[in-house]
Formats: sequence, C-alpha cells, structure tokens
Amino acid sequence: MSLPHAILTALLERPSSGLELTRRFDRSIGYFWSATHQQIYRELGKLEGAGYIRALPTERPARGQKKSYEVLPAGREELARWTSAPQDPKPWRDALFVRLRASAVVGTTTGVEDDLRRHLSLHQRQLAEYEEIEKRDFGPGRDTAQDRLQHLILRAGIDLETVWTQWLASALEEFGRLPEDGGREEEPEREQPES
Amino acid sequence: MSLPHAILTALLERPSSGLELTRRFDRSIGYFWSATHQQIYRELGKLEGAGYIRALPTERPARGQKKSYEVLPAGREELARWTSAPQDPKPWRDALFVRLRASAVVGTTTGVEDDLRRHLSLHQRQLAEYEEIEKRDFGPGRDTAQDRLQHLILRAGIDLETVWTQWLASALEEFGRLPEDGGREEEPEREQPES
DNA sequence: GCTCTTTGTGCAACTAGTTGCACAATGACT
DNA sequence: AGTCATTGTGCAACTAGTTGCACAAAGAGC
Repeated sequence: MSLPHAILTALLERPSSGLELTRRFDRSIGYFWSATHQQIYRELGKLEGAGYIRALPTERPARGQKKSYEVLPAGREELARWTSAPQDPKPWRDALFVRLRASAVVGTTTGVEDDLRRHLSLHQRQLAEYEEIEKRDFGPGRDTAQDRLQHLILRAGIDLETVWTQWLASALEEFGRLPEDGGREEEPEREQPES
Repeated sequence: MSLPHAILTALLERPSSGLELTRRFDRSIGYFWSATHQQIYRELGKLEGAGYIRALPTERPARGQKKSYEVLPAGREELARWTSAPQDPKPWRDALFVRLRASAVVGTTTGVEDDLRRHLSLHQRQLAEYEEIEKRDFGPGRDTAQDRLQHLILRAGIDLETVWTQWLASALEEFGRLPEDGGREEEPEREQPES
C-alpha cells in the first residue's frame, strides 16, 4: 500500500495542493505509481487525519479553494520507517499473457495480434518519452545523490519499456510464422507441460 | 478483469477441480496471473452461475469432495470474445521505486539497499526457474502453434526477469557510490525537475 | 447581469484482490 | 474407537483502486 507514502514523498519534495499533486502524479511519480485525483484527495484527508500532514494556513479556506499541504515530522518519520522496511515484490500480473494463452487454446489469434501491434506502439511512445526526459533532465551537470537516485528510477522505466518493445516485436514476428487458424490444439487431451 | 478468463483457459486445457486449478495456477498460469484458492473457488461459482462452465457429473457430490469443472460452449465463446477485444495495458506500479524516491528525500538509504539485495536474489531465483522450465519443456521437439505461443510467454518472463536482475545490480552499484547519508537534499526549496 | 467553460475539490458506489477463518472428509497413528 | 494431520472446499470481512458524478469559484463572452 504505497499511495500515502508516494504522496508524502511528493509533499516533501514540494508542498502542494490536491490538484498540483494530481498534475505531478501525471507527469512524474505516476510513471511508477499512478493515481487519480479522487484517490489523492481521499488519501490527503486520511493523512491529515493521521497527523502526518497539515494544510498550510491560508486566507480563505473555502470549498473550491486551493489548499496546500505540508508534511509534519510524524509524516516524515512514517515515511522513513516504511521506506526502510522490507517488502516483497508483488507478483506481476499481465492480462496480455492470459489472452495469448487463451488464444492458443481457443484458436483465434487475429484479435490479439492487432492488440499486440497497438501495445507495441504504446510502449514505443512511452520509451521515447522517457528518453526525452532523460536527455532533458539528467545531463552531465546534475549528479547530486538525489539526482542519481531519480535517474536510476528513470533508467528502470527505460529498460523495462525497451524489453517490452523488443518482446512485442518478436511476438509479432512469431505470429507471422503461425498457421492461419492460430494455436487451436488438434488433440485436446494431450498432456500439456505446465509451464 | 482476467481471472475468470484465466480459469476458462486453464479448464479448456484440462478440466480440473478447484484444488487442481490452484496447483496449476501456482506453477504455471500464476507466473503471469496469480490467484489464491479462495479467489478461484469464488470465481468458479460465478462462472458456473453464468453458464460458462459446469461441474462434471460425479458419484457423491458432497462438501469436501473433489468436484471437477469443464467449459461449456458459452464459456468458450466468451473467452474467444474477450481474448480478441482490445485492452489497454495497465499502468505498472512498483512500490520499490516509490521507496527509492522516498529514500532520496528522507535521506536514509540503508534499509532500501538491503531490500534491493533481497529482491535481486529473488529475481535471480525466478529467472533460474524460468530457464529451467524452458530447457525442460521447450526443447527442439515441441513446436506446434500452441507450444510456440506458450514459449513466447515464457520468453517474456525470462526477458523481464533478466532486466530486473540487471537493473537491480546496477542500482546496488550506484548505491555503493552514494555518500553515507543518502540523497537527502541540502536545499529543499530547489526546483526539482519533474521526472 | 447571465450563461458557459475551466479549474479545483470532493463524495459514493462499485469492482477486484487479499486475509483470515471454518468446516467436511479421509487416512494415519495410537 | 479416538485424536490428529492433511486435503479439498468455501464464506466473510477487509483493503485498494476505479468510475461516475457533483458542486463551488472564477473568468470569458455576450
């Protein structure tokens, strides 16, 4: 459960209102932990209730009015605690693979193939965006410890998107070599290797 | 929402009971779509209610008794429909990156670093397991369309685990070069690049 | 001055997934 | 025969995340 901690991190980097946070999640933090504005507002409420953050004093605190939050010491402590506590990696889930395996067993491959192509171009776009950011924000100048950690994260994104595009390309190649009816099994009772 | 479709796929490959499904999810399908037995039983109930599967007739259908399911034509159709319908890739979420970024801002890196090491060895183990499976199940003999699609999926797993191990190794290297107090910013008000 | 759009904030209901427990049948051990 | 562990099945409560809507304020266009 990382959303509250992602928010604390963002607020430590810079105190912000709900909308500002939403924007920052869209173009930065959301690359590895996405969240909608609804989630963010709800979480801000909880964090405030827990005493981890507080609203910065403002002239007219009314509804529909910008409200900025800053992290309190308790919030910083909680973040430090959470950050250094061990956590298991979540088992990755990807519907695309389910669909691939399903298409092998029902024997229709054209639908997935189209989507494979679409995903490929999405991943290519994302990769390009990351590389753009890398060029822009991580030139030779910036190498404080903080820069280097952020660069490391960006690198993970780039590497991951790279394998995705490569794998999708190779999958499409493989599809090109498949017989028209796809992978429908001829003898359904055959013992499958469970891989 | 892929669990029902993952189950349909598995049942088409071979009719099974809840427990058999659970086992197959553990060592095969679960590599890309994990599920607990509770989820599986619940979903089997729903699928039966929807007329997509049915319990194979058995002598003594009592509680605590093995009950196998098979896919009905309607289930196969639904699976084919779902498989070929376009679906957007889910934005990937990874708490590790949140923690990394958080550690940069709170300035404590030792905890994460230990966990990075632990994750590295977990990914290495997973990678080894996949490669074992590849050697065992996808030798030169097996190359029906279905084999090739399953191999493709396994390849994705291998490729992904490979980048993970590489990235984690490079991250640890980077950590080795960091100053002791980590990435705590010296001037918190500096404009951060939002990458 | 009045509608219209944009910006900022938020609630409520729903869906998916996880955790924790419970209970029946079976065979083994004593 | 009696308890005990194991196997197989399942419910219920909870947590996290998504979707859909609503409402207030402010400025823009007429």
